Amino acid sequence: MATEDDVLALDNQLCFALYAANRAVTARYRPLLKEIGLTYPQYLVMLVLWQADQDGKTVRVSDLGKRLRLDSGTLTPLLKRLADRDLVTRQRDTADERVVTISSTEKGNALRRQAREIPGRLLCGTGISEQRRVALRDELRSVLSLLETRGEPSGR
Amino acid sequence: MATEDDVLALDNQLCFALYAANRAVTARYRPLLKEIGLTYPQYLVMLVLWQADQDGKTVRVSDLGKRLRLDSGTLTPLLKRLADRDLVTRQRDTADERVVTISSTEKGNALRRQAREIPGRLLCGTGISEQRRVALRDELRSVLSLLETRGEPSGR
DNA sequence: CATAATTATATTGTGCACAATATATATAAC
DNA sequence: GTTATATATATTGTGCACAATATAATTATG
Repeated sequence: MATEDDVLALDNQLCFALYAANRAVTARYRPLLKEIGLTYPQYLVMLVLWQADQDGKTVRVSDLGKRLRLDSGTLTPLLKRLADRDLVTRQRDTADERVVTISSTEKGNALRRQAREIPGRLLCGTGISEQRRVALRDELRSVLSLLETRGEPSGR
Repeated sequence: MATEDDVLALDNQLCFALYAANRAVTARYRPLLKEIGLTYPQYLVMLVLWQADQDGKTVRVSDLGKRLRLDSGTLTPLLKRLADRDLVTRQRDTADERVVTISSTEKGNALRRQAREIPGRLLCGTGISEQRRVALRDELRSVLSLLETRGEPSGR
């Protein structure tokens, strides 16, 4: 028998499914990333830096922010921790002193080879097919795009 | 031209799509929840408590942990903040003194009526249909279930 | 019933997220 | 060129997440 408050039932909500699935995936990453000494957000930053290194592009803090949807309050301390471990360099631009350019070091690039094993190992043994993974990823990307382009939630 | 490191391309990864979509959804919740003075994790806790209240069930800290996949390190301070604001009560069980039972107060229940408006407002204006929302939710629930039942990531 | 093992919650410490604000530099308007 | 505005990063403070450990109470074992 449906009650008036079914709209508030936890299991009916997209948001909780998303929240729980996201944490389950990052929890699954955690032991794999620990092998190369990275947290999950640090791993995402290194993915961007590795790709930029490959493409011969430079990456500013604001580029990381746009790509990962993170602000300086998150990135600045995270990047300092990576710099403390010599995985990245932080260099203030001489032409425009507001800008800080981030690069992966040799040591940071050395992790890339090990990291390549990780995506394949992640869903291994879960019975989630590549087709299903790609379909879910694309649907999430599409939803993200709609959420980001369609302005504020209405109702006011 | 595909490179060797496409497996590490940010946009190819399910995990990043999940991470970004989750944060976009909670960001969309934020202003709505602010109207009733809750953070997103606090809202999830209240959803569980409201549902239990309706069903005449009692909720222990460990029940919240199982349902929301959160541990006491997250829940204890969160529940204290809710208790400080008289939205919940924390009562140590007299029969088994290890147990703490959490209940929504009158004041906490009063928020439920306002909260019922929120799910409907959330995706409003995004062009995401109810059918699509339900399909994505169910796929995420299915993936979560597989991640939680299929043991550790292999590769060792 | 004494002791070991288990269970339930709490505490501490680290690392995100994000709002709000600060600081410094650069560009635009006059 | 001086002032106003915008841009880029940093800082501070709050609230999760989660690992590791602690504490206390319960149950199981001998």
